[in-house]
Amino acid sequence: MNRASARRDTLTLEAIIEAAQRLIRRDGLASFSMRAVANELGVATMTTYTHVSSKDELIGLVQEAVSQEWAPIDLSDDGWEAGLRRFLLSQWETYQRYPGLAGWYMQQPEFGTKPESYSAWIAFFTKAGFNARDAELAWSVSQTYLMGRLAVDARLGRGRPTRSGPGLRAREYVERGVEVIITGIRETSAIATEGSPKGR
Amino acid sequence: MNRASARRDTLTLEAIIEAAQRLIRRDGLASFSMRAVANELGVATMTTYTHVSSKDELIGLVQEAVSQEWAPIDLSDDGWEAGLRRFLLSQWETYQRYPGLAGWYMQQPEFGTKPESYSAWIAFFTKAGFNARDAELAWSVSQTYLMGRLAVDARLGRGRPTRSGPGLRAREYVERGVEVIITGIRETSAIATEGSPKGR
DNA sequence: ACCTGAACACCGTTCAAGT
DNA sequence: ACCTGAACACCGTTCAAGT
Repeated sequence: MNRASARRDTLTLEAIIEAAQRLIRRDGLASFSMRAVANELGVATMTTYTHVSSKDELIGLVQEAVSQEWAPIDLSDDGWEAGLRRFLLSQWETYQRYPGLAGWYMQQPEFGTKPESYSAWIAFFTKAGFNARDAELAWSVSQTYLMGRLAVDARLGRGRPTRSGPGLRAREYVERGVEVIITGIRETSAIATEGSPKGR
Repeated sequence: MNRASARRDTLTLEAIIEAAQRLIRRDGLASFSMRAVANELGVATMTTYTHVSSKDELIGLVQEAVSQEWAPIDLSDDGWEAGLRRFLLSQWETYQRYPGLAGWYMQQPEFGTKPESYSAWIAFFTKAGFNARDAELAWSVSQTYLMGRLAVDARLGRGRPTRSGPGLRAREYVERGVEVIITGIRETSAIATEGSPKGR
């Protein structure tokens, strides 16, 4: 509530999340530990547990914070393909900076069930003329591919930065992969456009 | 070398791999430990290290053993789409039985670099009329999607068997997803068929 | 309510010692 | 060469105790 003070005095949940975020960005999720966060904050290990109930909960909070770094879903006048492409590449770029986070998140029970993002995606595709079934499939396939790609990308560059240009070749892979996904979605969905009722 | 005896007497690498395989199939990779393998074999924990140099190496050997459970790549006369579909679903079914294994493997440095499987896939797509660039992309995208899907599938049913029919809904997801991938590959690749030089 | 150190129940793996 | 128990360096987390 009060603006000033209470910064290096009292430990806050925000400070813990920020420290965790910084550590994952720097060293990757593989070497992330509760002891490391506490150490980063100059506090006893168990002190973090006053604000957070488990390691997984903390990583989940980091995931939520990170999820606000990428561009929001927007269906501009350049069509759903462009909007989806923009979103996926932005999401990829963000997760790239947190090695292992995407791989962790896709294995969590909450993955793909968060009502906010789920309904936002369904709305996005519905607005673009997809029916409910195709909208869900489009969302599922593109998210699964992207997170899978990120998990594969994280296999290199764990520990030290990637050699010879950070992820230039990786970026190419995603871009082409995303094109395959978008094309596949377009050609397998019945999209109600101003043109023909069925794609192709 | 000698046929009989040497079964419950001497510990063999094969027995260790089989025990590990059994444990991962039953409990998933998340709860898999070297102590659990040793316990399963009725042997001291460190005894396993006589035949294997690390936990990751052992999981890698399990992965190799498991990789021979699915149908081999075959380009029958029903086209690359049918061949790819058959292979991916067979691979999915196999990995489904080893929760967490696909998610682990896709994060390993070796993933996608094994010369045998890599060249077999390139040969598969080249034979179907793909150029080298499109062949590699097709292989990369389909493998990334499938492993990603398996990682997502593993998020439920960790610990105990899945409720209400094992993976019926999951199976639907992969089938539709694979269709999107195959269609995307077809429509973005320049395939030299007896018909037109460019797909669509 | 917030913070702490000691301790518990696990890990993978090293090491010195046995056969 | 094969097998072993003790020990080391880590984990996440519980607990009793402090403020």
